[in-house]
Amino acid sequence: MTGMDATPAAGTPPLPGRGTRTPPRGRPRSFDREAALEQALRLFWERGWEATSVADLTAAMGIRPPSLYAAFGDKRALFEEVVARYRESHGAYATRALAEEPTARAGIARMLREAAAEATDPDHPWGCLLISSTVNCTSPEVEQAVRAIRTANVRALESLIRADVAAGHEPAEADPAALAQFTATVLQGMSQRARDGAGRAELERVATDAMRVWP
Amino acid sequence: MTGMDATPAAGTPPLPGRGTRTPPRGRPRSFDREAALEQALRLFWERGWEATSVADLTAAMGIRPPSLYAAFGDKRALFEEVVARYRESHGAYATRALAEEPTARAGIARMLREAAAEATDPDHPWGCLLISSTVNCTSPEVEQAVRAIRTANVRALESLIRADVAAGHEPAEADPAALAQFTATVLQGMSQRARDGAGRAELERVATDAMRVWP
DNA sequence: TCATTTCTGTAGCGGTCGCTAATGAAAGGA
DNA sequence: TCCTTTCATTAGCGACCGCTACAGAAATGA
Repeated sequence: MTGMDATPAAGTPPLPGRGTRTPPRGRPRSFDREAALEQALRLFWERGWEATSVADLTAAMGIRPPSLYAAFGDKRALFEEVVARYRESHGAYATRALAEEPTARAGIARMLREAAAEATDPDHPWGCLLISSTVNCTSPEVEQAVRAIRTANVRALESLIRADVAAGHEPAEADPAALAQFTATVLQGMSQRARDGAGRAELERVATDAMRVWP
Repeated sequence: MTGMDATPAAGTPPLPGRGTRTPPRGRPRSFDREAALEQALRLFWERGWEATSVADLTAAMGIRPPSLYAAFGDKRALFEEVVARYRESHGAYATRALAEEPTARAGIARMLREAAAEATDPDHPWGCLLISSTVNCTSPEVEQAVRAIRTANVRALESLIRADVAAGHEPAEADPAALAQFTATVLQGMSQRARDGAGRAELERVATDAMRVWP
């Protein structure tokens, strides 16, 4: 025993609470971080980045500004965490549909159909957070971050369709880029229409109609 | 001559400058109201209602706040005048297309085609002001006013199509409400895609693809 | 029990928001 | 020339923006 075994090395303490069972030091947080994040998600979803103030957020989350900043960093970091949470929860239907269906065409058909239901669900704000929340955004970084997600999604659609064309699951005259762009256009339009009050049945009809474009 | 002929009646002076050739009293306005309105239009188009401040507007219009308020009322009245101007200028292509083409189908095809060009024109902000400028709006009145225009436009599309079905220009199985909703969805999606950087050719392809949905 | 650590609440920072009172400038009418 | 009318400018109003200094409260470790 040299005395250097039991205690951690001076310059590199173990990461707090990461992989260890030791409870964190100091006064514990008195609110549910996940529940607060969900409230922030609802508010950003409904009002968008620009129209949601920190005062609105703290009121909805049931906390005071210093708690918000201690737990989430700042408004922008909170929003980015909200975006990540949205993609893993309310927005996950799209990835699931594309992954689980046997072809790109079937995946996209299901994605559009489920988008109609999701975008008009009365249990949460209408439309898609990734589509509506950063329209007319004063922060170029925030706007660009969410736009990059949309752009990547269009590219992913195109790749999926291209693979199916290459595999012979779609006719050779099918244009992957055009079909991806068309799908994205309909999807983003559906979000807007839902925000304007279009109903689930109407948008499901749009979804099925959109699939008639495929060769 | 009773003395009451040449001079106007006391309680009801002639409306200033309306139909009369008499120049307006007082110091004349030192800026071009139309040019200033056009600058405001560009700014609202690019940034939307929420993200455009009065300071931004006065800077772009080359005037000071009191001049803006004297000439236009307030920010909301200015925006509503901008919306009216937009509908009569950059947005007029849609009404023209629907009015000038012989059928609803031809009118809608032309409207979508021209929308692709208009929404991606490098000479002005991308997308459609009526679609993008009031997304995530803190003022319910402003948001509702522009939404009402969109809703009326969808209804007008539906009426046009219904008339063509009744006249036998479209097959009986054509669903006017569904086709109108689909057209609106594509149009609003095209605006969004243009704001995300989609090009004219891509959106023109979307426009022609969309017409394949018709029976 | 006491020191250390972390969180919470109060209060308020500098900046921007939409908007306007007050004063001077520029036109026509008498 | 002087008065009236209207516009332009300066300056700043109260309210809200995102954010934080500070002090007290609640946990652990010694």
